[in-house]
Amino acid sequence: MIVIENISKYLLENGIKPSVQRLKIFEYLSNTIEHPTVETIFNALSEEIPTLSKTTVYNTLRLFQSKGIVNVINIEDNETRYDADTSFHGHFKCTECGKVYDFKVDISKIKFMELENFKIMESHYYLKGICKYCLNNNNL
Amino acid sequence: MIVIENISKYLLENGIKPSVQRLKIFEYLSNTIEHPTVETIFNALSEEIPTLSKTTVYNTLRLFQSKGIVNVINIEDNETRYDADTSFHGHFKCTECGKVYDFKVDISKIKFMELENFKIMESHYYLKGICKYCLNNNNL
DNA sequence: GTATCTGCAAAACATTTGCAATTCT
DNA sequence: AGAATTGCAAATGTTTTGCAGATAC
Repeated sequence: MIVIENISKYLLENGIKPSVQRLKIFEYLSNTIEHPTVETIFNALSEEIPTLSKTTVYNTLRLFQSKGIVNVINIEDNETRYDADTSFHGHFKCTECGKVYDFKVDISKIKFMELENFKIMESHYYLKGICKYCLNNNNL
Repeated sequence: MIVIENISKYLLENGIKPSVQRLKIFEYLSNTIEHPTVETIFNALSEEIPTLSKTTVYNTLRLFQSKGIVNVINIEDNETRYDADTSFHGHFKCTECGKVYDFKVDISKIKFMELENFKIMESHYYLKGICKYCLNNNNL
């Protein structure tokens, strides 16, 4: 979930021509807290854009990724999720309800002793467990 | 890379009957620093066990995972890697040479403000970038 | 009118499943 | 013999690719 006032302008600033499909896909991604999969994005938009194809969703997300305006989330090996918030933060996946939550990570506290002279370009921190709502509801 | 003196005993202690395939797969996984994929494990062992099938590698790794003696590494969405070192540590993937390096992470320094009352069961920290050897060799 | 973008269909992969053959005790 | 394990072949699911038609400038 991030707030972008003018998505068309934002895409152009990042070297992307704003087609209807690209606008809608980015809009959906920036307005959700769900870290959706291709499937979820496709299902959510196909009513609004009945001709939309999954190929376009795949192509568009790959384009967004190459331009650095979306991040790929690989918590689970069988589902690739996407996030329009490219600032560094952690992701917690609840194994009960499947929801993915964001959380802040103070990266300055982390030391990388073995990685001296390595060029770090991407950073991902993933947790798995059970969220407090599932813990309450199911008395797990 | 971890040192297990008696792999057969180690498997039994974790509720796994030590067949030849299971022993060899775990031995390979515990002796390497490469965080191999199913493909890599299969190729490395098929000379020694000519009848080995990928299905067995898949089944065995799933079994090891369910018993908690291997961890799955999902840095990249198109390659699932495996690690017999289940202690918490970070993984750095070099996007040039493809190698995955381990590094220590002092998890006590990380605070999870938004995750109060969440039950954390797994923790993964992944970095991507360019390792010092590729930086030196290619003057990137 | 030419470039680009979209989306269908097919291809390419990775992983799982059903089941028969094999192995182990 | 009986139970568990292995491995082939087929099925499933996800992502990519080739290409023709549609759209935009």
